[in-house]
This record gives sequence, structure tokens and C-alpha cells, in this order.
Amino acid sequence: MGNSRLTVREIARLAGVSVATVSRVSNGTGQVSEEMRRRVLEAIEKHGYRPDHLGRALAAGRHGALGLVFPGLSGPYFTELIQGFESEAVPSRASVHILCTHLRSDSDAQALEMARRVDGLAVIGGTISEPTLLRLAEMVPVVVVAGEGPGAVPSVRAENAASMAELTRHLLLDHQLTDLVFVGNPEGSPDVSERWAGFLAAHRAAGVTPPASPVAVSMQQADGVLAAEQLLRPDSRPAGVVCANDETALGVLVGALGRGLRVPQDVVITGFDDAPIAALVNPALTTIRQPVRELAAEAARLILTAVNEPERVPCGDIVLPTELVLRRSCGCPANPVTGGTGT
Amino acid sequence: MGNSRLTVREIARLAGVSVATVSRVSNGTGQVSEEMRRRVLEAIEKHGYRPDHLGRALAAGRHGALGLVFPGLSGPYFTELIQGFESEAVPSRASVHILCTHLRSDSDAQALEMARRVDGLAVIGGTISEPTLLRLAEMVPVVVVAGEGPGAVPSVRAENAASMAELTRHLLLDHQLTDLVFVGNPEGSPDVSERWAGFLAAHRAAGVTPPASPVAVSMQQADGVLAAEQLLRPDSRPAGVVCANDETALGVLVGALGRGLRVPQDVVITGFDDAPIAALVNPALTTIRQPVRELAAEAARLILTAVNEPERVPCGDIVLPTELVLRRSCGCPANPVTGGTGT
DNA sequence: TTGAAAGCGATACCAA
DNA sequence: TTGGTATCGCTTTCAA
Repeated sequence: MGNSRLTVREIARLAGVSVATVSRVSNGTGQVSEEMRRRVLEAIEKHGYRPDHLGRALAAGRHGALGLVFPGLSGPYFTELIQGFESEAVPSRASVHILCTHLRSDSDAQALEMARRVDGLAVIGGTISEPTLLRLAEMVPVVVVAGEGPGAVPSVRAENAASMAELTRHLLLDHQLTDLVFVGNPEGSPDVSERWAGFLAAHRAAGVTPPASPVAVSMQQADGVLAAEQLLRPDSRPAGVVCANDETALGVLVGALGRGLRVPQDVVITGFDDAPIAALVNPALTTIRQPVRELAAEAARLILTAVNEPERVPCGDIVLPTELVLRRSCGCPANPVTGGTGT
Repeated sequence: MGNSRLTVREIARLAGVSVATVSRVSNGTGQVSEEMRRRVLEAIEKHGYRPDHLGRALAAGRHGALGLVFPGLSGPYFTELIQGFESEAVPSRASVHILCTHLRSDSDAQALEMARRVDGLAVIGGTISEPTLLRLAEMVPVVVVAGEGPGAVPSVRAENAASMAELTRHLLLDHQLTDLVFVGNPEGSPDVSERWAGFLAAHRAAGVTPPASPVAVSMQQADGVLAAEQLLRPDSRPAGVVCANDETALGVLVGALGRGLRVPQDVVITGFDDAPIAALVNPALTTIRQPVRELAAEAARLILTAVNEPERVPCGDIVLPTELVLRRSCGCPANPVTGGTGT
């Protein structure tokens, strides 16, 4: 098919040089005379030659690819994550392979398989078991994103507990809401686990009894709608719904508005992430901004460093700061800076 | 690092056989005596040998990977798409590489690059220019998903125009709504283009003057919120908002509810896709169900066939049927079968 | 500066 | 049935 028949040997023959010279020219390595370089480039240009990826990778002992393992593909969080990761990987001429473990029973096996096709791996916390994570780390450089790495596996994550505690404190004290619920499943994700911990800590600090357990649903908008259905009954409605991310918060918001409730008058709703839509809805969503893009970019940088300079073993945990964003859904007045259309 | 040092040669030496025999055993090809097989398997097991992917791919002249090119990662549509694609690819031992062209100026170049790393390619309509599509098709088997392929490039898509015309007719005649707008950008996507065409056709058939142009926004929920802001002003509010997909419809719904409008009494809203959340919101969303998963699975099957049996060149366009799903957001009564919580 | 040749890891043909 | 070996496409010493 097409020009795929072309090999270094062909080009070398056509240009009247050796394969070594062609290789040197097409890689920009080594010293080549101007005359040779011209001849080779001409032949390459004329026939549209592009070195075969497999041959190159085999000889170089490198795949030229980085892997990214994460739970699902829905939502702006993952879009940001991927873009941040690619923004670092692509300039280094590494393509990004994505493994989506959501609804997949054999994710550990899939990850091990992927590790054999890439030079390094970023794994979102909570997607892969610790033993497998350690095995992966023996095969290629691994960085855990949004979670803690086991053993010496480095990690990059956002600050969760303190900012969630701050938000919760704001609701408990500034808005005098003492009947809060938490929507999200701490089991599946280190991020959510830390946010739940912050939620509890703020209650303790304020001397308010927190709910015994979270409303453990998944992280998509539909789950928020379902949670709303379950929570927002006229007889036993909480004063505030603190959600583990913006998507579920949006779902709860839709559920609340759909049953004719007023937000924040009848019920307060908050999210986490500060997704683009959070500032657009009405009422605009109070949330916590986390630097998702930067998180992923940092992970990619760590991996690339480990790949390119194996002697410099990266280690330690990087924690990026987050920021509380107060908007109308928690009862605060409209804020022209952070967004929200007002009424 | 780890066991990656192991090669066929090593295992052959350890098992006291030739590399050919090891290869035969690890691939299950050719005839091997029970005794040899046992010896080899033992050595493989003991040392945890897994054949190197690059070596294998180079020798086989095959990457063992399929590519999937599409615009963005947000939303349930793409989740379904990927899962459907993988459901066919993975059993055939092909991994799936994803290229997300959203916010990427060099998507054509990226796609060409990807074509050199995979055995076949599925391209979502509207993401890659036609000339590039033809070049890709010269390199590997290509299938266009949700769009028409140029030249002899085969395609798989869902029926759009007729079902959208049916929905529009339902709004125009059954609900007597003569003031409809269409939200979605026909330029970027063949799907949307066909849906807009169906919207117009129904107007013509009913003798109603359609709007001069669509509200050309992108396909994410935030875009729907923005469209709502622009459309749902008290002075000039349309009777119905027909959206190109469920996500924008949800955005419009959030926007409408957020401004205190009642749906469907004050304004009717419809979507397209029948995403899981469409049945959950209140009012439940009237929409058109399309078999996204099946679409992607069919595309993967076509590609795999083309890869495995190059003599059988696939061609033609496959069009999968869609189905109108009437729920409350268009003014129809609650339907216990198709979903919707009622009031 | 250039080229010949030895790998990289696995497959598959052809003899034995 | 088994093993030796050429081959896949490219990179990279090592000599010239």
C-alpha cells in the first residue's frame, strides 16, 4: 500500500549512499557533508520516505510512546488531564496511549500489557492495584497521578483535604448550615477519600456531627441526578449537598431544579474541580479549583525525565495547591470575577 | 529493569531448544512434541518471559493496534464509542490507540503519524480533511464513522435526517409548536449537518418557515448553557429548542431551569443520542436513540476484516437505524417505559 | 566524512 | 518434529 514499501536501503540506493548515511540524515545525528545531505534529502523528499516506526523503535530499544491509565473518559476532568499530558509528551516526540479501565474487569492485566508497549506510564490513583503498580514500576518508569504511589513510586496530586475542609467550614460557619451530606465514593479514588476526610475534619473542628457515611455514588453527572432523587425528598432534605466533583454537583443541581427547588435558598450545592461549566450554570457553582492540566503535565515531565535520564530516579510526592471558588450555589452573592451570570 | 532482558534466545538456551521452537510454542503455531512444549513452557513460566512487542511486530509486519480518531473526549457519546470499538478490537488482541483532535491545529499531521503506528484506522466524520483521509486510506484500512467516506473509503453511520425530520414533525404538528430553533453547528460534523437537513425538511413538509440558520455552537454541555443564555430571553423566546445532541440539550435545560422557566410548559427542549442521563433528568429528555456502541463495533469489525483479509476490500456505507424516544421535555406525557421520573 | 556490518527481538522458511 | 538462518527496518559501532 502506498509508499510504505520504501526502506532505508531503497533510499540509500536511490541516493547513491549507504544506509548509515540515510539514517544519519533522517535523524540529524552524526556528521554528514553538505553534498551527501542534499542528495539524501532529495531522495527522501522525492519519494516521500518516512522511516518505519517499528524498525526504529526496535533498534533504539524505545517505543516513543507514553501510557496514561485512567478510569473513564467522560467529563471535562479527563479532557484536561489528557491535554495536559499530551502538551508535554508530544513536543518530546512521544505519542500518548490511553487505557480506560472503566467497566473493565481485567484492568491490571491490561495495564501490564500496556507497559510493554510504552516507555513510561502515568496511572490515575485508584485504577490499578498496588501490587500491580509495583510490578509496572519494575518494567517502566511510573508516576501515580491523583493518588499516592506505593513504595518508591513517585506521585503528583492536588491538595484535597485542606481545601475541602475550608469549603465545609465555610458552609458550616459562614452560612450556618449544619445539615450537610457528602456525595461521592471514597473507596474508589484517593482524591475522593481525601475530600471526605476534609469534610469530616471540618465538622469535627466546628463541633458539628457529620453524617455517618457518604452518599457513595460514582462520579458522573447521571450519578448526581440519582443522588438528588434519593436525597432531595421534601421530608428529609439536607441543607447542603457537598459533592466530590463538579459533574455530580451538576447532576444534583439538575435534579434539584427539576423538582422545583431553589438553589441556594432551598438547598446549597457545591462541587470540586471548577470545570468550565461550573461558572456558567445558574446559580453558578461554588467549587474548588484544581490544576488538572498542570497535574498531568507535571506527571509527563517526571516520566520523560526518568525515560531520558535513567540515572536520575525521580521520587517523592508533588502536591499542587487548590483554591476555593465561592459562587452563588452556596449562598454567597454573585461574584463578577469568578463567574456566574447572576439572576 | 525486571524481566525485560529475557529474549527468545535466552529462553531457548534455558530450555535447551531452538528459538524456532520457543516461537512456535509461545505462538501456538506449528507442530511441537509434548516433551518440547513442556520444557519450553516451563522455562517461560519460571522466568516470566513475555515476547517483546516490537520484535514480534517487526517480524510480523503488523502493529497489533488499531487507531481511533475523534474530536473530543468529553461526554458519554465518546465513552460509548470507545467501548464499542474496544469490545471488538481487544478480543482480536489489538490494542486501541486514541487520537483526540479537539483543540489541535495539526490533526491531519497527527493522524498521518498515527497511521504509521497502527494496522487500521477509524475516523470520526469531520475530524480529518478529505485529502488526508484519502492518503490515510493508502497507508492502512480506514473506516469513517458517523460520516461519509470520500472515494472508496467505507463508512458506518447512524440514520440522522429521517429521524430528526420525524421529531421535528412531531413538534410542529402534534404539539403545534411553530417557532423552533436548532442548536448545533452543521459545519463541523456530518451528523449535525444531516440533522439540520432533517429539521429543515420537516418544516418544508409542514409548510412552516424554519429559522434562517442554526444556533451554531459546539457540542458540549457548556455550549448548551451559553445557547440558552442567548436564546431564552423573555422578549423573544422560541417555543422549542431542538438540539443536535443530548449534551447541549442538557445545557439548555439547565439554563432554562436556572432562569426559572418551566419545561415543557414555557419552552420545549429535545436532544439526540439518548445518553443515559436523558431519561434521568426532570423533565426527562425527548431525544433520538442512536446505537453508538454498535456503530463503533461495526467499524472495528470492518477494519479487522480488512487487516486480516486484505483481499476482501470492504466498501460501501452502512447506515444503522435510529429511534425516536418521546419523553416529557417535548410536552408528551410521562412514559414509564422509556424513562423519566414523572413529577 | 563515509560505508560495511553487527545487532535489536521475534518469525518463518527450508533442511535435516 | 526440530533447528539453523535469513529477514523485518533501522541504528550504531568500527574501520577505512
